[in-house]
Amino acid sequence: MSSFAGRMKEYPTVSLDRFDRENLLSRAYFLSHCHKDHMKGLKGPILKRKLEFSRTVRLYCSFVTKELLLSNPKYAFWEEYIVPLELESPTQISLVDETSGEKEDLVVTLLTAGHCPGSVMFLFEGSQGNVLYTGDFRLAAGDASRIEHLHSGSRVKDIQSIYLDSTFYDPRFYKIPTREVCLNGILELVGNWISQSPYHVVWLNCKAAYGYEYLFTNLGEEFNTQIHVRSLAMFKKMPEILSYVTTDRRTQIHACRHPKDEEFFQGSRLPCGCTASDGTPLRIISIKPSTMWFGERMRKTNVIIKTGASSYRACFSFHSSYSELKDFLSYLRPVNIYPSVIPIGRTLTEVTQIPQKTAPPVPVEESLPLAVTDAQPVARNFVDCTESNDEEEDEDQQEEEENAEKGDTKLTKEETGAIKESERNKEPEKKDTEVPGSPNPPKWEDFFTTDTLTDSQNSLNSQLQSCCSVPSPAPSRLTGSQTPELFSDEGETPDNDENFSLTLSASLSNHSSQNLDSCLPDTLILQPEQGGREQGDKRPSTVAQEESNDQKELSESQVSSDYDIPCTPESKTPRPDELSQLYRKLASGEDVIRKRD
DNA sequence: GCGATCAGTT
DNA sequence: CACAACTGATCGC
Repeated sequence: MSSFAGRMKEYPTVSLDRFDRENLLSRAYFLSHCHKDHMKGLKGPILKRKLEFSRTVRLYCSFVTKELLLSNPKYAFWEEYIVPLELESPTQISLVDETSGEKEDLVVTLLTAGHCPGSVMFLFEGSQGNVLYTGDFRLAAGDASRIEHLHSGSRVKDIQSIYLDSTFYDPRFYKIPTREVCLNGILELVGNWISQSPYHVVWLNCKAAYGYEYLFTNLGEEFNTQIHVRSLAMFKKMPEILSYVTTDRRTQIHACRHPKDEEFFQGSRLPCGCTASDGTPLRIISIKPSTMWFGERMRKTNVIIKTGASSYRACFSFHSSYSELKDFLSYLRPVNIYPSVIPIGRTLTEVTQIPQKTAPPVPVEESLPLAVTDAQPVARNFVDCTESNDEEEDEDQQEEEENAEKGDTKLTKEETGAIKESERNKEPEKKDTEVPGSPNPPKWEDFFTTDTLTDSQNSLNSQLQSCCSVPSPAPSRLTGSQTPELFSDEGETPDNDENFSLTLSASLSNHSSQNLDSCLPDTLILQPEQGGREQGDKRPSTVAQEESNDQKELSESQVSSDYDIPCTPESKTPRPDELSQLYRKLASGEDVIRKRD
């Protein structure tokens, strides 16, 4: 959850994702996406009053964010003060002090953030340098090199500061399977279930938040159906989402919510109460999208885990993993990094010291960003910008900066040179001709790249087009589930099927390298493990069964990183892959026993 | 009565 | 397991 206080050091007269307290004085507002923790104060009466008296104060966001925001009546008063901006279109904004007339110009560019529909990062360019505010984001390794406006000609722009979504800025969250891999695991699971009979239905236990829409559109496309949701109002101008969701309960895929939906599910009912009209009990499985992370050197990464007779967890993340963040930062190499989220179980001080103290030793070319530009070598500063320091920010920030500089693992000049070389080698390829999104076939990530609305258009149709395609079409599994008479509204209690089992593997392939710099497109890996190294895992199944004893060890390893293992290595017999890891560590003189946090 | 905040839950 | 929102208790205006 964001604890960003709302303002950036470089441009303190604007506020982002916070609209209360000191932010009430700001000359312009920016909303990165429509999640509540980024909208604090946004419906405040004081702010409303201020707008009514102001001629220049506006809220800048993407077109999709504007739609989502205004679909909630509580924010309707913003309508005349919102200036939606296109993605990738630098826009000059005048920041005016309405009492003194003092003025400052700032150029802002919206960049896709991949977090939820309409989510963007803001790139600010002005007298105080280039500053990137990421909001919440999930970009894959290598994505930064494909963002045109982070470059100037063939080189990366100098970035003074990044205000970073540091949700997973912790080596515990080293790796999170890519969206494609997670999506395909879910498609697999859903397909295998609903193809069995029209009475086999799936309940997607999603949180009440934007961000699952691409799941709905991909499922809808793949299975030629619609997903039952509570309301369509927010999507009324987004036909590409709208066409895959419905309030009609007669569908096999549900993402509906009810205050007591878990209880419903235990009672073998969907949250919407839907049952088959002919009295045949529905066979329901629940799939709960949740974040799963993996250690740096972990090979096996099941994206679906069975948690009960008819319950599954499916890997799903709104935020970049540690390695994705590292890739992002080491590519942009900002002078300052301001974490905007304190990862669970950590303090701010810990976060600012993670690169120095907590990060596992990594090869030089993978090392953390060094804020060094060719012109001026500068020590990287990992500094606080969060709420708690709002009032006494200067002193505290100084302290943090000093701490950061004192970091005992601060890289030497020689090391920085090495990094610079390796970074140069991965300069963005053919940037001049490569405009994000255009020459390539539509990728489903484009779903988040949603702003291309022209003034005359009244719908967001075009923005969402080419956004909802399935990355790699699999054979369609039509189920005849569209028969309207099949379902009725009367409540019943069907039995759950316990005999269902999957046969495919959704794990990352063994051949997938650990090289996170690779820009190769993710292959869709839904195959059995090829000659796996892990003796204990002979089954080709996608699904790790949490309850099953012989699988227990495996599933535990999936939700904690190998840097978080509480016991010493010799307390149990290591598996062959663990052994080889240990040998590697020993050979490199690395500590093999890690202290627990 | 409304809204903000916090702790707990999902 | 760690997203983000909802719920309910409490407090203040």
